[in-house]
Amino acid sequence: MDNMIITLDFKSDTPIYVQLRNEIVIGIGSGELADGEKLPTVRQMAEDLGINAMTVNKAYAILKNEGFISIDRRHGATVAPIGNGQPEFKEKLENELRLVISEASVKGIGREEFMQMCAGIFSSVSFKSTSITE
Amino acid sequence: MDNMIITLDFKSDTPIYVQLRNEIVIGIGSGELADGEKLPTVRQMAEDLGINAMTVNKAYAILKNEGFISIDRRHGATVAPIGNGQPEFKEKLENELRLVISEASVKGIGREEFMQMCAGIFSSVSFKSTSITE
Amino acid sequence: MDNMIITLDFKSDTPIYVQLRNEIVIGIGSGELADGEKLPTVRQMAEDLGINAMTVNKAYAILKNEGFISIDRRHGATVAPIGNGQPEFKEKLENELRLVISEASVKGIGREEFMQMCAGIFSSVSFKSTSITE
Amino acid sequence: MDNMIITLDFKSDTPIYVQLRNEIVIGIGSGELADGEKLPTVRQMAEDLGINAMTVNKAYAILKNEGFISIDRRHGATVAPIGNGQPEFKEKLENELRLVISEASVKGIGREEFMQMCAGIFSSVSFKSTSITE
DNA sequence: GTGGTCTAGACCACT
DNA sequence: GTGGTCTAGACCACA
Repeated sequence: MDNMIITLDFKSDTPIYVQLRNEIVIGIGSGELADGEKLPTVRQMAEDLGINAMTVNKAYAILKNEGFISIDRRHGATVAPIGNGQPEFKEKLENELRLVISEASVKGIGREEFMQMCAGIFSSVSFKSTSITE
Repeated sequence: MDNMIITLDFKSDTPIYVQLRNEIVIGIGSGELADGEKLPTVRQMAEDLGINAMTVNKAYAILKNEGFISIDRRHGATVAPIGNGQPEFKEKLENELRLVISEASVKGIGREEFMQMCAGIFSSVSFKSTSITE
Repeated sequence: MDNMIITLDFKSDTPIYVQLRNEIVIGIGSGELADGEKLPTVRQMAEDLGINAMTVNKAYAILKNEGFISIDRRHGATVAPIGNGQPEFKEKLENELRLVISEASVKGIGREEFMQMCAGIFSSVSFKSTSITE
Repeated sequence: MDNMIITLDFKSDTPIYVQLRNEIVIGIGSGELADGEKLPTVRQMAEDLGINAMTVNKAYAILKNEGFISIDRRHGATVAPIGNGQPEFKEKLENELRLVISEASVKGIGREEFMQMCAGIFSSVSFKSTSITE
């Protein structure tokens, strides 16, 4: 965790707490943050990023709600184990993909190139569900 | 275009103009809206959907800015031809994909399943960059 | 809605936003707040109750997340239609009931008396699921 | 008591001492813990559950305050005899029930289904006030 | 020392 | 004019 880098764009339209949430999800997905690993405390993270503690709080609360992390009254926030593809999540994912694929197609990125990009991302890092830890 | 269906969810968190922008992008990507085809006027679209003209205006402006449509004072809004994968777009796309793939992985959807979902979407519709006109 | 009374206990241990959430749930369940009815704006509610707008905001956000209300960007918060007994909710409900029934039993309130109390509450107001509106 | 099982969820939102208090109340209500039976010492309980003694202490103090157990400096904590439905308790119970019933109604669980759930819970265990000793 | 709650007040995005 | 975001700073509950 120590070497995890979180980048925020304060000029972006996407709220800071969403950006933070996304960065942490990527961190978990890419294996930088392992199961059970401890996240920085709310205040620590806030100080490191130069933002308000409530903003971090909100990001953590969402991640908890989505099942990505669990917040333990004693040990703070820790990364939760991987879930199993719930149907409702798959539906949401498919909608996201349909949009992304549309954008790519219109911009001239065809099926093969798209697939290669995905493959590249999968290869670049050790994604959790590929290397079964539990 | 006449038979194109645009669905808006007024209860959704995503702003109406973003939803509209997304639906049009999907429409273009899936071939429902062909190159050079004319989009309804701002007022017409607003009336059809029961939303404010300003909202449609905003969606069109974004689409134009992103290069998906071109707006001509004489002919109104028309669908722009397919672009060629600009590097800046690819970078944006890769960031989007990295997040989506992370979410999927952590939720237990591995590489193979993910690839199959993509393939399924590509097969379901005839995307522009694969079959130019339809 | 105009005559709906919300009582908060500032000395209570239960957070204000939870109290507010509970009062609104009761309001909906008892039929005081009908389907589609509009709730006061965040600021209005905050002013009426003498609390901060963010506190009301949090209560509304939870109610939205639980499916009790829906927040429309145009018309503010409105009461959502009744759901259908999802299994996960039933499980939560059963746990709650098991505790409440235990407390009652130990305090000398037996099965019959307990059932009568429930019946009394059901009779006192027109609960939504008994009088099918939709 | 020896075979009584207490389950705590450290990831839950409800404080540990409340969870512990609830589990003991259910234990008493269901007859697993009989009148006059001795509860483990604070330290013993704390060690068994792997929690802090202060936390157990707090739970016991609340149970005593609510009249569920009595604490004797010589004999430790023992289960108190069944109370008789005090009016103040009934009022508290009725408030709890009103909320639970509201939630159920709005979620589509009507009067009959609710009553059946209650009956099911009453049948599943021998509650104290119905069969005094077990 | 941890997260959770609450406040007052400011600014922004959306319609 | 609506809800949403963000801040700084205070206080509390939990373990």
